Amino acid sequence: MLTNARLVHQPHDHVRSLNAAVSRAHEICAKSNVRLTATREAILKLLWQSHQPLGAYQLQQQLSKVTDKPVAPPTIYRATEFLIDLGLVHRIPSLNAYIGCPFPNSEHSNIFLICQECKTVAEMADNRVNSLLENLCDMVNFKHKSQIIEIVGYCPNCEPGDSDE
Amino acid sequence: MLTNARLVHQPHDHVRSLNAAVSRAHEICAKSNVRLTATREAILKLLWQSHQPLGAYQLQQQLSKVTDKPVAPPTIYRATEFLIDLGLVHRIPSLNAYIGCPFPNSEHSNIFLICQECKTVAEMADNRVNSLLENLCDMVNFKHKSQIIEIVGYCPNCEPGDSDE
DNA sequence: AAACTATATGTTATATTATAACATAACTCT
DNA sequence: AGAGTTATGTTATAATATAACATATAGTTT
Repeated sequence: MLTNARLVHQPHDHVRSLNAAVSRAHEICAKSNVRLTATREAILKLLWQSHQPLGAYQLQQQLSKVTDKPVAPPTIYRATEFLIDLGLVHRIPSLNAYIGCPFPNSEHSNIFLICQECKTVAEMADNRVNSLLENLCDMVNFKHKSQIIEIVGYCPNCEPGDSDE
Repeated sequence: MLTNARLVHQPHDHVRSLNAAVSRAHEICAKSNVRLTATREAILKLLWQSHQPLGAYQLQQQLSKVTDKPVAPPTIYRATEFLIDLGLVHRIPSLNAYIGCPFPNSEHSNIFLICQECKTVAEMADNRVNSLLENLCDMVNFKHKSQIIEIVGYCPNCEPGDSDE
């Protein structure tokens, strides 16, 4: 099992690993012969710095603040699409929002733990889940191409009923 | 394992089981002391008759046609929310669309098989998936409340590359 | 049955999320 | 430098979803 759950749910130093991660992102892009441009990198950083998923218009605001220039929605949607295609970012459909992928090279189970209290999202990967789902698909003769698993509940820091339910 | 995959992916008689299903829906509502009103029933029927998920505005159009009256979006969103709360309908977040639940009483794995070619959606339930995900959540101390699993690929009737990819 | 209460629907307006279409700019390769 | 490709800027608009308030209907009590 692979997860960033402990990282997400515990205090830690965000900045330290960010540069290394960005370097790796550049490598990944180089391998695919695509460019991690300034806009794309900025958005990737914003997402990696936030454990809460960010919506397109939140990203728009934040990017605009960072660059001190107006930013239009297509800029955001293009960049996120690019980053998603590379596996550097995920979109959480039920939230209409994006998060940075903590382990972009690994096999993807795309399991997301969404805390309904504090809105943080952690990611997990687990081969048993993948093979079980593959098997189920085989049984009904469905060709499995991709998957996303959203689990909603409470992270270790939050208790059911802390505020809403 | 529980699935409607064969049903969804093979020709069959839609109308025959519809009335029985609606009766069961009424029973379920009675148990919860809530009302399956005309609007709600109409939308439930529309969803049960379609193996393709329907968006809110598709439902709006279809309901308007059925009732021969104008229908506004809130009508749809209210009814779908009601039906979802009862477990009679699911929302597929990545599609912004709704489908009728084929086995509303059973335990829910909320596994959806989405064919990217013909857009049909089948549902599966499997206890092993549920317990595996529960276990993973326990390991990272996350309180599992609900889940949804979207699997995208090709149903038995469609081949990769039939049109787009 | 009338009055009361809770639930459901109608209606209007608007918020939020996402994309189309076309113009301009920036990189890449020769 | 020039041609071709890739990326961005810009404007407009499409698609999805909700807020707020008015009206109506169903169910309950007197």
